Amino acid sequence: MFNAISKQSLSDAVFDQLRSRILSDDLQAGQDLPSERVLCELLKVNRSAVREAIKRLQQAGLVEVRHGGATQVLDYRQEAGPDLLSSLLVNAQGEIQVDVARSVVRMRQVLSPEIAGDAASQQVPEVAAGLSLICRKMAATKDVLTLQVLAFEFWDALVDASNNIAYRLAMNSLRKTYDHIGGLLVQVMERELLDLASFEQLAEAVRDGDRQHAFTCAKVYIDSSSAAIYAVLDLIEKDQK
Amino acid sequence: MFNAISKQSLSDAVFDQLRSRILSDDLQAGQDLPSERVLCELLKVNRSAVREAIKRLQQAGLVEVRHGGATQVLDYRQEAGPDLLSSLLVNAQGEIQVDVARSVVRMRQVLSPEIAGDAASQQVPEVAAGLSLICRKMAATKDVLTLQVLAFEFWDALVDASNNIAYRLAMNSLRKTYDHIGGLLVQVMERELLDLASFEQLAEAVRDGDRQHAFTCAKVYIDSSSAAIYAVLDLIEKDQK
DNA sequence: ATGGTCTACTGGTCGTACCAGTTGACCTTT
DNA sequence: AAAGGTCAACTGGTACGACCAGTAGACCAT
Repeated sequence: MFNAISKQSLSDAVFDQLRSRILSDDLQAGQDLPSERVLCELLKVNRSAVREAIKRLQQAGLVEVRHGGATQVLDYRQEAGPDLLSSLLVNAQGEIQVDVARSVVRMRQVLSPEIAGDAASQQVPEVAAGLSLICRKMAATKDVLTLQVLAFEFWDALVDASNNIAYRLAMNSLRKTYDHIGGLLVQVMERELLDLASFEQLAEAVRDGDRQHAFTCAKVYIDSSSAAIYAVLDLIEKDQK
Repeated sequence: MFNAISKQSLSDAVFDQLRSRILSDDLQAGQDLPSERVLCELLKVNRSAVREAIKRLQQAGLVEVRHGGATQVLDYRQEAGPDLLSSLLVNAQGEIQVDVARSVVRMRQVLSPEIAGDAASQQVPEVAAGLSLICRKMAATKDVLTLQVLAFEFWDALVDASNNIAYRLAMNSLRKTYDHIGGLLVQVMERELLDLASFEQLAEAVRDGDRQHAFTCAKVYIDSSSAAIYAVLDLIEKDQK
C-alpha cells in the first residue's frame, strides 16, 4: 500500500509549533505571545505566514489577540473545544497521552447508548434499512479492516439517525481522534467486530423503534469494546513508565 | 450597564459572511469557493484578509483548500466539530434554530449525570470543599442572575473534577452555545436555580464518593431543568411558524 | 492508450509601506 | 496628590505588488 506524501504549508508549520508549545505549557496561559514581527524573525518566515497561523490559534481558542495590544495565550482547558483532542492525544515526544485517550473512549462510551436510543425513537424506516444493509455487508467479509470501516459506517448512520447535530459534531471530533490511533485498535477490537449478532440486534431494535432495547444493546456492545481499549491503554501506560 | 463596543476586523467579517453562506447552504458542500483573487474583487478587500478568513474556515472544517486547485466547501455535518454549534444556533435571519438548541440541551442532559458520577468516583477532597463553598454562596444570595453564575461555576467544578478532558472541551462548546441565549434561560430555570437542596445533595454525594447517588442527583436535577427548556423551545418553535 | 509538455489557472510566500489601536511615560492643570 | 492631555513606541490590521509552487486541462508525440 502507498501512503500519500504529506505536505505542509509554512503557516501550518508555524501553527503546529505554536500549538504544541502552548499545549506543552512551554507557552503558559496568561503569557504574551511574542509580537508578530518578532515571530517572523525567530521563525524566518514572512509575517503573512505568522498571521495566518495566529488566526487559526485564535479560532481554536488557544490565544486571544487584541488590536494594538499583545496576543495572549489562553487556558485551553477552559476555552478550547473538542477539536483539540486529536492534538492533545499525542505529545511533543510522540507518546500517546493515555489520560486523553481514556477520556475520549469514555465519552464515546457514554454517548453511544444514548445515541442509539434516540435513533430508535425517531422511527425512520430508511435508517433501519441502511443499518441492516451494513450488517449484511459485514456478514459478507472476514477482513478485519473492512469490518472496522463498516462498523464505523454503522455508528455513523446511527448518529445521523439520532437527529441531533450536537451528537454529530461531537462524534466527528471523537472520530478524528480515533483516526490517529485507529491502527492500534483494529486488533484490540477484533473480538467485538466479529460479534455480528450485537450489530444485528441493535439494528433490529432501531427498526422496531424500541428505545430501551436499542440503548441496552448499544451499551452492552460499547462497554465491552471500551473495556478492551482501556486494557490496552493500561498496558501502554505501564510501558511508558 | 454598559456594553462593550463590538469591533470586527475585515478578515472576521469575511469569515462570518463565508461561514453563514456555507451554513445556509448558499454555498453547498462539494461546490468550489471562488478563487481568492476573485473574492478580493467581490468583497473589496485585500487578499490577506480573504486568506486569513479561509484559514479559519479550514480550521473549522468548513472548507478544504488544495494548493493549486480550487477550495472546496465541505459538508460541515460530517467534518466540523462542536465549535460550530454556536453559529448554527442562530440563522441568517437571527432566528433561533430550535432543533439545534434541542440538540445542545439534550447532549448536556445526557452528559451531566455521567460527569457527576465520574467526579464522585475520583474522590478528591478539594473538589468537595469547593462545591460546598459554592453552595454556601448560593444560599447567601437571592439574585437569580448571581445564582445562575454560581450554578455554572458549580457544574464547571464538577466537569473539572471528572478529570476527563473530553468532557471538559465538549462542555466548553456547549457553554459557548448557551451564552448566546443565556439571557432567555434565566427566567426559565428560575425554579431549578432556587432548588438549593439539589445542589447540596449532589455536593454531598460527590464528597462521599458515592458515584451512583451523584449520578442520580444530577440526573434528577438536569432532567427537570431540561424539561423546562424544552417547553420554552416548543413555544418558540410554534411562534416561528 | 500512454506519457510528455505547455499554459492558464489555483493557492503559497514574500517585502514593504502604511493605517489603527494600546500602553506607558511625561507633563500639564486643577 | 489627582485628573486629564500629549506624545512616542510599541502592538496588531490592511494594502499592493511581485513572484514561487502546485494543478488541471488542452494538446501533441509516441
